[in-house]
Amino acid sequence: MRARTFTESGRRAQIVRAAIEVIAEAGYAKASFSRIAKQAGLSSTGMISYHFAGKDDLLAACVTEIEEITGAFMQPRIDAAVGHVAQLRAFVEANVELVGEHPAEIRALIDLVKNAGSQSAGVNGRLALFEEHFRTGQAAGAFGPLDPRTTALAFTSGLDAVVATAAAAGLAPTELTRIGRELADLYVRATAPESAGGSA
Amino acid sequence: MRARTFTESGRRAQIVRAAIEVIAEAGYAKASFSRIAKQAGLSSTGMISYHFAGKDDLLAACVTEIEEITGAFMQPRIDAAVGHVAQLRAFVEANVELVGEHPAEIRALIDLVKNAGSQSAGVNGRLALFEEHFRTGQAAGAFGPLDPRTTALAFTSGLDAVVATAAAAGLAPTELTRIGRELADLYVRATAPESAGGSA
Amino acid sequence: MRARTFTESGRRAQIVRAAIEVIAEAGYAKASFSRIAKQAGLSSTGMISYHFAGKDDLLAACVTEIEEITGAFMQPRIDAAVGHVAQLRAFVEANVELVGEHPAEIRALIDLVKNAGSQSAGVNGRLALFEEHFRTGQAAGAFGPLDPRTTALAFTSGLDAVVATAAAAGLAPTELTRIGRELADLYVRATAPESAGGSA
Amino acid sequence: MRARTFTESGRRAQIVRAAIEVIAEAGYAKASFSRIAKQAGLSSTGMISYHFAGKDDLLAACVTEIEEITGAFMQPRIDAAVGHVAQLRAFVEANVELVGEHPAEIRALIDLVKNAGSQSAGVNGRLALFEEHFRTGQAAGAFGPLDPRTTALAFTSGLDAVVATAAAAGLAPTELTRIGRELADLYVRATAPESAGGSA
DNA sequence: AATGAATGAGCCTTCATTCAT
DNA sequence: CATGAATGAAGGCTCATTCAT
Repeated sequence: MRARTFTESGRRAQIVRAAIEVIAEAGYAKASFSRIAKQAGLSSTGMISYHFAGKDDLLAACVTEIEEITGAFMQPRIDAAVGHVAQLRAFVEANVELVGEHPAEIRALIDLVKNAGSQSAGVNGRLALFEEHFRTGQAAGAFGPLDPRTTALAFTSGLDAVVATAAAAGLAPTELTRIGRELADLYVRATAPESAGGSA
Repeated sequence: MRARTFTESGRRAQIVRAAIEVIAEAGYAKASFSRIAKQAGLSSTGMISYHFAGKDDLLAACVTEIEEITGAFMQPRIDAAVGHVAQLRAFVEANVELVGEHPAEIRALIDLVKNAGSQSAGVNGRLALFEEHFRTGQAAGAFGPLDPRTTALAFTSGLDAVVATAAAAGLAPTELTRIGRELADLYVRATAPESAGGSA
Repeated sequence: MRARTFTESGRRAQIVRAAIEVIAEAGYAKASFSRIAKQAGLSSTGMISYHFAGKDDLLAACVTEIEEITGAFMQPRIDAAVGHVAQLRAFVEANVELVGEHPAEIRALIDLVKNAGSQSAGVNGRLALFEEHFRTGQAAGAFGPLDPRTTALAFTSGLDAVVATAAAAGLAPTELTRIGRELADLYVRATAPESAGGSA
Repeated sequence: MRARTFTESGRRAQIVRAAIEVIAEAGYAKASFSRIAKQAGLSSTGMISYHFAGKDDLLAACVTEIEEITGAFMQPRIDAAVGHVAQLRAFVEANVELVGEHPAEIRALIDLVKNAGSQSAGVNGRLALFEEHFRTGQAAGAFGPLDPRTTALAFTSGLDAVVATAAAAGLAPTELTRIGRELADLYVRATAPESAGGSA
């Protein structure tokens, strides 16, 4: 007797799970239906086509699923931070610490974004969110004379790279915390108002 | 004993060139032997297998070829810069301006790195070079209290993303120069020694 | 013991109807169980397999259903005609006019006959009926020195082609009437006794 | 040591041959690449894709090949006939006799026309040719008051049906000749000018 | 050196059918 | 009666690689 039916049909969720695992372990390029079916314990790939409209549909479901998981971890931490600078730091640190909680999902997400990124609303959303954050923060005097678009692009990609490397390395939580802090420091310094040290 | 020149024999070079064009135009995923053969004006893919040990070999040759081209553009500019900070700035600015000179090669290289990056000596070399640059610069007092490894990772990836976006957008040279300066500013600010503004 | 009415149980009839619509609109080749199920508003193809022994069974039921419909239109007109020649004319004209009444059914039937024709009792029945009609008519002096079998074959197929083309073209009733008369004229002329006009 | 290379690459012709055989024996619907590959003695379907752009391409090549063969048989006989009526008769008789010479090709062609007919230039060409023949013949007084379009449609389809049935039955040449004459008689009678018997 | 045919595995998708619920 | 998940085979097609010539 099974109890899981609240989000998906059960099988759907199971297939998404298997796809995420395959992408995390073998990479996007190797994530074929047959490999995913094997991972899910299915006897044929037909089952996947039965539950998903196509490969794009399955991959989109993976992205959605992972973003739900990561959002649940990160959003509270970001919301708890007050001010533009603190929120930037919270985002970065939460993202790196997340690796300790969901390494496979993170690795899969980054691979998904790399290979099908431009179509994803979530990905472009994050970029736009960063850009907007820098723009409003700049107006509020929290950030210095940076170019919001360029900074957003460089920071999100840099963050992804750090996270991906950390995920691949399987670092200990304490090390993740340290790296997250280092990266946040770096970003905060880069975006600080010019009179950081004060004129006085 | 083969007479191949220090770069490539004629056929090899022709195939590498075609491969780069295909990757730049259609993306890594679509870069099959048959597509590359067609681009090169070859009637069969057998020719490619004959000249290269396998797909990895061809792709590695592409990376090498591109790195030679980009190196010829960037190296003089980096060498002309004096001091750790100036060299960091020179690297970033040269890399972004490079997009105006070799957009196809840049797009191809970034796609190659994304998909086969971890195996490439050149890629890891650049990362190690950055890390070492930060380490020695830090010892020399040119850089602040940053984590060399994390910073190297974040900066190279951030730079790649900016470059890739610029390459895809087909920006004008003046705009490239501006973006390169912005990004260099950002990185210089991020890595500046703590007493940047000074108490005095 | 099942209570199925002399035509079909409700569900069976609904499925047959949907199948006919799909074949008429998309053609025999595209008439898969899933397409038919969708057309019928059923959520699964299992329902079709439950009600029919197999695809052949369903298609046979379609043929039967259509023949019942067309028979209801044509039979009275044929019966109203007196004499072999008049009946041949009535059959042809009624068949062409039928296109105006049941275009979808006609299109479906012709596609079914094309693709599964040789197995159908109804189709072979019509052929045998024509052949017998020519044989008896010939004995009665109504028809000339024709080969009953060859003539039956050529005429039924020719009629089908004209009907199929008319159905695909969506002709107006008056045009259908004209074409039916033309074809009937042709067939009557072809089968007329030799001394038809005969002076001698 | 092989000698055939004048038309196709050899393999191409072999594959076309195998496809025609499969269609003739098993029907259009069963003519899958794997079945054709097996018939051709090929180890994989990939070979077919290597020589043909797709299934449509292969089938078109089959039609072309068959039309070349049948044309070589029929054209001289049609050209030898003088006058509209004689040419109509020659076409019909040659077409039926052709069954004795190339039964498989005929069966395959009819199946191909049935299933992909509307795209074929040759098929529509024959229909247009018949229609034009009736139109000019009518103007020349060779044919009676028929509708060229309807007659062309009915006759070509009727002819196909007779031919297909004859091909399936494997009739003896003498029987084919008789049937061809019967059908030609039928068509000639059907299209004769009204005053056929004449006043005299 | 170079060719082009051949290979065999793999891709995603659709199919008719079955079966536990 | 009805559902919908599951199956396994087959579909056309592309791929990197091999090999005789």
